[in-house]
Amino acid sequence: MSNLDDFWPPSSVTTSRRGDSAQSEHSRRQKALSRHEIVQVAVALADAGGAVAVNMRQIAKELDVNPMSLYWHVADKEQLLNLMLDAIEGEAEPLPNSGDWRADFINIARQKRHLLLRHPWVANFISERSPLSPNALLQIERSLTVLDRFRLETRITLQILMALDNYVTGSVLNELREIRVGQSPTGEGLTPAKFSAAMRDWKDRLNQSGIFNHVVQIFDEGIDPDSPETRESRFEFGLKCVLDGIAIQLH
Amino acid sequence: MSNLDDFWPPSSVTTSRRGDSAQSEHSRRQKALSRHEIVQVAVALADAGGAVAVNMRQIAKELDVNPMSLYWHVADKEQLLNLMLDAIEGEAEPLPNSGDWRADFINIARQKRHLLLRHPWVANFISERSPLSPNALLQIERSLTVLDRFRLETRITLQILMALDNYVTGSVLNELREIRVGQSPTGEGLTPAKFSAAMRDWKDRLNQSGIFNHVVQIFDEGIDPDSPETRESRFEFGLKCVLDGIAIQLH
DNA sequence: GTATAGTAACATACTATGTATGTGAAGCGA
DNA sequence: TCGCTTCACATACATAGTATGTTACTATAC
Repeated sequence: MSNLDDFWPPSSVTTSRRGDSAQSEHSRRQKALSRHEIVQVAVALADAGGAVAVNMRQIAKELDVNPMSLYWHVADKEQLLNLMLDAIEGEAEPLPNSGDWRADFINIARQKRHLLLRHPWVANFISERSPLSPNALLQIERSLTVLDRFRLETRITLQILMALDNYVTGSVLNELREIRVGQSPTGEGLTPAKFSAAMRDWKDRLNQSGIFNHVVQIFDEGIDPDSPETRESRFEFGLKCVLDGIAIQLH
Repeated sequence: MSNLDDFWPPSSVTTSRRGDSAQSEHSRRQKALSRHEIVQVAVALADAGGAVAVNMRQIAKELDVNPMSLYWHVADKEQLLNLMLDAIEGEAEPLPNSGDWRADFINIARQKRHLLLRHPWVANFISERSPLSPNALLQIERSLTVLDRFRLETRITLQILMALDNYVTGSVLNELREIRVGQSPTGEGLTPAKFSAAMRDWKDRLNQSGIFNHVVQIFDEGIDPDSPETRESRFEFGLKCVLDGIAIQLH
């Protein structure tokens, strides 16, 4: 799962200085690897190739290092994944609080959405990893301050924050799924033409069953739920609902 | 990803009749395996041991069959996972529509929550699998009928449905994470005593940093966000918010 | 019956992955 | 120089998924 100590720096901090200075070519290794460097490469790989691209051999190759060398800086893959998640949480800029809770929440929500869309692989990991990394706590702290002036019970504050956060997480997960399914190679390369043919076929089957009237109607209206504009407006719509509901709680 | 044909029955449907009748003991195999049987075992394994427990060798052992025999009934693991997801979607009972949209949505939301809590491994898979399996479509159909009498634009109807569904998904994912992290072996066995010690340690570190005032306060209040009652009431709170927001959209 | 074709299970083996384990070299303080 | 620490390397194992080829039942045709 995740150990709270995962996020402490390794025993010795090495100043990284590899790659540039040519040295005795095959004797040993160039110079010092560093945990930070490893995490960066891992995140880059994940961004480019998804969760499956994150494997020790690939990371090592990227750094021109023996796979097992990574294990000096990182306990195991679990810890590396935790560090990756913390690293991207740190990307969020610290937008100041405006005093307008609704505007602040909207900013926080959009920022989180973009973060997740930028790093789709996160979806594969969040479900089993502790959300208590340093940078994640920083985000929580930030959200907590938004509701400061309402002086609510802590329990209520948390419920509100999590209602919002849960909506955002669920929405983006859904979006990511749509994006992936949309561009999916589906086993063997599936051209757009083939895809819509498959869709038509699928629809026909539903039609015949007779119990999918509403679903078939949606197919018929030709709504494309996967275009970026559609996805964004859907996100904003749901966000509005959640915030309206929260507003009621705040009187 | 997922092929629409994944959900069609295999070429030949065998009437399963294995296990009971003793037969020539090691000659060949007892009798017919079936896709349905495989999916059932896979789901059972996943329920018991999580996503990692779902592997072809384990499933085969459970069925007392050679691992490769499974591939006669199932194209690959991808397809098996799709079938598993569809199978559990089929568990939902078809609660009739009451005419009260809010009550119906609450039922749908709670039912989905319980479904996901019962099959926590789903969280590992939803993010990259098509939501268009037969039983999933049945659920969508069911939700669509709830809003029938409002005669909304299809686009709006979908936005409402997805706002709700996204909240539910995000909430349960979060719950599942809490549950897992709570009972996590955390590498080596972590006793409750050890855990709270680690928590205290963690809190102290935050305290010293000075920038986590709100978070520290929560720790100090000793709120346990992981007890089942807390989780349930949190879910209901957020659900209320979302529904209140939707109510505004429906006038 | 016997031949033939389809159906279903088996056995072997290849590949990718995480990582345990042991070795060895560079740097540095004594 | 000695020896400790730091870090990289090489070998090797276990566990995945699954490609490939084979073998045995079974039902039909002759």
